[in-house]
Amino acid sequence: METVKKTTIYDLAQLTGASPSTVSAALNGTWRQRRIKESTVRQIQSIAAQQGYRTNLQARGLRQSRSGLAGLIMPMYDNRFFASLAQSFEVEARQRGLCPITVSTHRDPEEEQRTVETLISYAVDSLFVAGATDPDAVSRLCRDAGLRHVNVDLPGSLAPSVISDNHAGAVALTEAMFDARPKGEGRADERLKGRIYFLGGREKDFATSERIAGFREVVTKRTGHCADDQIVATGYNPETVARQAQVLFQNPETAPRALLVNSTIAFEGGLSFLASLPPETVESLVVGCYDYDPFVRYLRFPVVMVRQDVEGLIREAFQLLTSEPLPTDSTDSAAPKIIKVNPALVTPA
Amino acid sequence: METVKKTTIYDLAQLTGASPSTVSAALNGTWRQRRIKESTVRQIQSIAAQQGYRTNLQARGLRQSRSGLAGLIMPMYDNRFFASLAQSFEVEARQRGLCPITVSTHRDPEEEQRTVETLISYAVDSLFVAGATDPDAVSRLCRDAGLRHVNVDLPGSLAPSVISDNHAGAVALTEAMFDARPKGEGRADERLKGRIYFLGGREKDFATSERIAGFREVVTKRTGHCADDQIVATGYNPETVARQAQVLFQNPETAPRALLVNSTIAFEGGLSFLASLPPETVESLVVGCYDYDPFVRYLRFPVVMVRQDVEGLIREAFQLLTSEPLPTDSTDSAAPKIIKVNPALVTPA
DNA sequence: TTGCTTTGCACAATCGATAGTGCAAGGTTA
DNA sequence: TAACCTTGCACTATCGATTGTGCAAAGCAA
Repeated sequence: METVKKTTIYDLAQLTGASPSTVSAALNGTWRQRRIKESTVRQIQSIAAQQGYRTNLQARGLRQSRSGLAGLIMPMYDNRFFASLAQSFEVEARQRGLCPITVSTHRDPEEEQRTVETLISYAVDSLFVAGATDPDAVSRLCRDAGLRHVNVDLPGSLAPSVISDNHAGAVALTEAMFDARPKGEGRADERLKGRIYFLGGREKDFATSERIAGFREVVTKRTGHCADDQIVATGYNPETVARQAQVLFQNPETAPRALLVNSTIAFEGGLSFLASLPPETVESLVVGCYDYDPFVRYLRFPVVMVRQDVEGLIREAFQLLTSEPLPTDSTDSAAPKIIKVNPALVTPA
Repeated sequence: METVKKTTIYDLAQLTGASPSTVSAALNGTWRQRRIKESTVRQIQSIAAQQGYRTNLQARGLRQSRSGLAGLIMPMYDNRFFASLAQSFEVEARQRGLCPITVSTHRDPEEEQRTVETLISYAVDSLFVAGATDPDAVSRLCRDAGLRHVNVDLPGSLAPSVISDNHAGAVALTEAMFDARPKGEGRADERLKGRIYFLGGREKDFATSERIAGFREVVTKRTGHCADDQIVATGYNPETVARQAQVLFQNPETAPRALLVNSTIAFEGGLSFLASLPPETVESLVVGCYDYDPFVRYLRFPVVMVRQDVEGLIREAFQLLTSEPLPTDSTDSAAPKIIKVNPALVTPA
């Protein structure tokens, strides 16, 4: 009673007097190679249109064991980076005639596995794995199913990956922070010696560790040394970060003169603390943020930001997907490709 | 050569010596009503697990003409409101045992139609239509396919809708702006007479028009009058909004003392202009934003914001979906339900 | 032991599309 | 006119699961 009967090729066959296979060919574009008369085709198409016929894609998918779907899994939506990623993914997928579907997994490993299995069961034709908790576990599932996939943002060892060049980004950001001269201050190298900090993230995160390495390099080059306690990377939680910032500023001897905050989420925390500082302290502070948010441009102090090249990531990912062969499940010793995409520096106006 | 053969119930039937139908029942949970011995079931399940069997959901979907998918279409991802919406949608869908898939349509009516048709062809079981350009067109497609759906955020006349109470939100926001007293200023009602403006959005937008109505009501109540030129709603484009803000501030006689900016996107524009004003002007200005962004809390001036209750919207939407009957395609004169969810006011710390 | 019920499962149709194959009618060539 | 080719389509198996139905064997009551 609730099912509305949908027209099928069999209905159309009845209506047009042709056979189902002819109708099918007329509608899916294979009619030329099947030598169906063009006038027949047009007649079928017109009746199909008039009946509001829609191909049942589950049936087609079942027969062809392809679905025309391209899947993207990511940890979450409400984060500018991932949101933009999804956005770009859609555009590119559509351009390739695929139907993009996006699913988020809440950084939950089990959810991740289940989601991938579900997508596989729906026979998605390709899968983009962004920021998975365990990319290689996902790869194994995909490999068993013969599913082409790419890691994005976070590399894996079993499938090709496209990632941001975190090291280069951190180097550029740190350099820019050294070169920023707030309120007529003099040479930064001396001023920032021991007073520039990296705040937020987790050292064991792949991305964070690369960023820290870049930061260290520049700091060492510029000030001769980078102490371990100039790196404060124990998570992204805004409250924790705020507390840590507070601790850093407690000792006037070592109070930060420059602060590189890793990710906008951590930045929110840093910000809530900075807002409590006297304006003059903040004004002489150099602030950097590894991530981008448009509103950050309008804070009461300038912030240098790094914006990941999301479109670049996705484009390269599609590229890899079509160019790289499926990994043979036998001994393929060659490590899969990793492509690095440069992020962009966004300096205050 | 690239297709990895996947195990099917027929393979399992061979391996276990049972028939495909028995295998099917053992694996999909219907074995009790099909009176299959529990020991048989367990044997089948264990072999299935060991073979890494996965149900082919396209086949199941074809047979049952259901897919287990819940679809959400929205204009875009990279907007805090929609991103949160997607996030909440996923959580709720998962809780109901559905696989959530999200697709964005770029505010393109044709893309919208195509996307809906595609989702229908994949036999999604329910569809959430958020901020469609033409909700009723979508509804017609769904109705023809017998597909349950709800409008979210933007109501339609052919399907039940869940929307934010824009009127109430605007009233609350405007009241809060009147009650804010920047820098020891006196009674706001007099001070803001003719000097409070609504900026951004399009009057013909359903949401914007409701917000404007709420704004007008409060302004009229408080200042006795609300002139038409206190409403500047000709779009969301940040550049346009910036230019309009500039025009408003040109005449010192009528320069805004309070500015309600509609949507964070427009707010970006307003902000880029406000940043160019002398600090004292901005400091005596009361600013409101109909939308929420965490970074806005940390600008150089306080901003009252309205945050939509995204989880509430989604919860109510699922509720409606399961409680409301499918519209009968015959004359169902009764207008479909519209549920309003109250947004929350976020006042500066 | 007969007759009836229950248990446990196999058989076969079905969902809607695709694709390999066969074949009659009409044309062409020798 | 015989042999052959082309055109235009119909027939039928198939993808992998679900589900209505049938039926033998086992269990049980009389």
